Amino acid sequence: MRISLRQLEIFVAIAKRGSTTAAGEDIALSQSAISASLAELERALNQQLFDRVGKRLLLNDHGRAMLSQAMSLVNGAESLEQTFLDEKAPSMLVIGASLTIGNYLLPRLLRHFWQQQGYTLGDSVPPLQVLIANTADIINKVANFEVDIGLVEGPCHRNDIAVTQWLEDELLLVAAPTHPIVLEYGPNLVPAKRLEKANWLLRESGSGTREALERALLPHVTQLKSSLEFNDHEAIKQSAIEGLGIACLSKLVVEDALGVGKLVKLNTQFGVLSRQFSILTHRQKQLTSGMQRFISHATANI
DNA sequence: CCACATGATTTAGGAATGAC
DNA sequence: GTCATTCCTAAATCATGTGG
Repeated sequence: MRISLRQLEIFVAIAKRGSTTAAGEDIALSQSAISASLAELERALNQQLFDRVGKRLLLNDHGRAMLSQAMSLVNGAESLEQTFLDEKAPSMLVIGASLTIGNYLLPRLLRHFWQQQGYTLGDSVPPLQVLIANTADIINKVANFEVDIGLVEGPCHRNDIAVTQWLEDELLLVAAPTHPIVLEYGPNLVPAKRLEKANWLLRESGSGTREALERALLPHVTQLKSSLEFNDHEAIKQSAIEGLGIACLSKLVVEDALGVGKLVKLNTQFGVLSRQFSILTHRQKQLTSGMQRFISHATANI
């Protein structure tokens, strides 16, 4: 074999950070050592992996083709190392979750998971890191091996990621009881034309909730007028409660506010808006026993 | 255009290691 | 102990971007 894992590790670091200097900071090597290692790897492969454009290193076709496999090999080596280095302490599971799931579903899921495994809650649970971001970001983190498992609320069409269909989530259109649409229509069906005139409180693009809403409504409603856009649905929910507009949020997010009458559900001709939650793993990632336990618990217990 | 900053590459050489 | 090899650093050099 002419290439080493160390060279692949350095190659991945350069690809991720975009420069030899930054890669050197990441893996505690001098910039020069990074440069030499990359040169040696390219020499061994007889191919350039980056285009040199000015002072910049830009991943080229060969580099892109190699990156995913290199990340997989480096990740596999790291988990193998972890197994032997730290046999007694379980390795840290990293879960990436989109906002609705991370805030409203994951805490309950983790409680069941740990209780079922016999841990004393709040006292002795195994190490676990949760990263919360929107669906598009979580997909990228799974693809880059930054998280072990992704729990997302939007679709994922990447070939390198395995998608397990998980739960059906219901999306509700809600507004404050004092909102003109509620006063006008109450429990009756709100026509599409009226929805076009209303001001919407929307999530940013890249969010699963936003994508599901657009997919469901845009065939019937020409545009969603929005003056307020948020990257967090708690802010949307509170804004809706304050009467700032109509929101489309997961039932998980608004059921408490609906229960106490702070928000009212709007009925439309579109029927139930639903979307699929999914569990994502990288196809080339080695599934550890911890990952397998978590996934089978998640798929069996909700 | 020029001076400066930044970043990649090259070069010289040190430390660790293994074969003999 | 000596030599070769590998992996690394520090410093010098080269190339390019940027601001005045």
